Amino acid sequence: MLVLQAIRENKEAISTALKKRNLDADSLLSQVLQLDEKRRSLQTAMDGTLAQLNSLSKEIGTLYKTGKAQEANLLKEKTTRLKEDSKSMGEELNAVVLQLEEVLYLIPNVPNELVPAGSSEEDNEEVFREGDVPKLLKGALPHWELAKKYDIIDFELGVKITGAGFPVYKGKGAKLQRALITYFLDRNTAAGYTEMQVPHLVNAASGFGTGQLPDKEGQMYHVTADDLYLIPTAEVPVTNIFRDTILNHQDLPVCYTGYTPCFRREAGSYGAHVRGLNRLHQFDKVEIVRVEQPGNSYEALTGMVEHVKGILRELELPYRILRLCGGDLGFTSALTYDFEVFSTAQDRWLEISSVSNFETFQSNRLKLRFKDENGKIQLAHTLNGSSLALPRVLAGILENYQTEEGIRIPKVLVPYTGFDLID
RNA sequence: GGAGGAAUGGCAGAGUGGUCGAAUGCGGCAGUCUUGAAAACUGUUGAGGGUCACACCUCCGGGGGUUCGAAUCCCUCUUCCUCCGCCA
Repeated sequence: MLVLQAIRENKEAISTALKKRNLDADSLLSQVLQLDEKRRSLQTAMDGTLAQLNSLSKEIGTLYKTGKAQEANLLKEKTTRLKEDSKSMGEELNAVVLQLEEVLYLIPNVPNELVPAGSSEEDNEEVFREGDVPKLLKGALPHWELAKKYDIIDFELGVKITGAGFPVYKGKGAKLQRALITYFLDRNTAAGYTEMQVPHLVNAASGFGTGQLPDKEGQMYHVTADDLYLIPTAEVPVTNIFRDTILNHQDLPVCYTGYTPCFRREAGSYGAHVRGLNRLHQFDKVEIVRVEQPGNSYEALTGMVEHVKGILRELELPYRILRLCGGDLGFTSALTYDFEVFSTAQDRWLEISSVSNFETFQSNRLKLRFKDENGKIQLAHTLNGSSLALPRVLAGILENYQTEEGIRIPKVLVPYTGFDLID
């Protein structure tokens, strides 16, 4: 949620920046300002009435104490009208506050100046590329074929148990999956991130805190009996650790990492691009989350990008980094770098990480603040990134490391798997 | 699941109808003293709205009610604790 004060002060600049998202937000922003003005005038009027009421009450108290009950009773009559007024003003005020909030929810984050204009993923800007694309044998297979050939992932079994998009990992496949999780967590904690284990279900307040609600309501599994949501990413529970929190500037930056399964309904997805591990309803991911002082957040973003690079380098996977264009940028993000691994057998890029700076968009909603060096309270910046998402990394490894003998395991993972070949 | 008890500022903890945004202690911050630190002493120290700044308004787990007036009384929800039951 955008900061109201910022809209008041920079409406034009915000509107211009939002055009990069192909969004004409002028009327929304104007609505915000109108509702805000209405809110303030109602608030002022109600406050005045309440002030009168308060001082009358005090007078009545004093009169009773000094035995002037009759005078007190006279004053009491005056309060009736004021009470009615303040009540109706309060109701009107609440309605306006709700309306204001609803409009604010509709406005996405303001893109950073580095964000290129554009409408789709075609317009994303490649900013980095590294790693050699391996020469595969003739007849190299996509990962879903490899999974079957070596009996390490069973998609049909998942269909039987749950439905499409819930694969069963078997034997060395399961072990490799677990090895990756541990390896990622080890790399992240070595870089200073504290490992956290968090709930996999969250309440609605948490969903609103990080911005999944109301924007992506339909994309989350909702347990209606208890009004809880299955998390689509660890970002939600980890970032919400800091909901309604005021940190000290010495506490910053906060760097957390966590492994969780992620659940996404992916309503509306279909077709060849969702085959195998490419798109799942349940998948594993290791996430990194940072809370930063505003002045440091972009440096932190760069640090996170470098960190993920280091991991992919160790895994010896060919990858590229894209700076997302306005049209592809997530609702809550100000600047996002996507990492894509090249899947040689599918001859396409697969997104494996997304690293974003949300600036104050989440913290405003979360009420995540910190006390700066001067004792002033201000909103912190939040960032997060995948480090890394499992299925497509797994797909990349299976496809790029296939040989005649079987699938080789990246050297760095062998200590974790205990084997160096899937055959 | 059953029976009781509780929820107050960063923490502990007082406050059972008005002068309470809230005693006191700890912690934090600033200062005095000291070569420096500690100790001691002095001052200061919740959040939000509003204002140029004041004034003023709201908040004592959430919501509702009684009352001229609620941290305090009533209803309700949530959470936590104790005991019993069940259980990975």
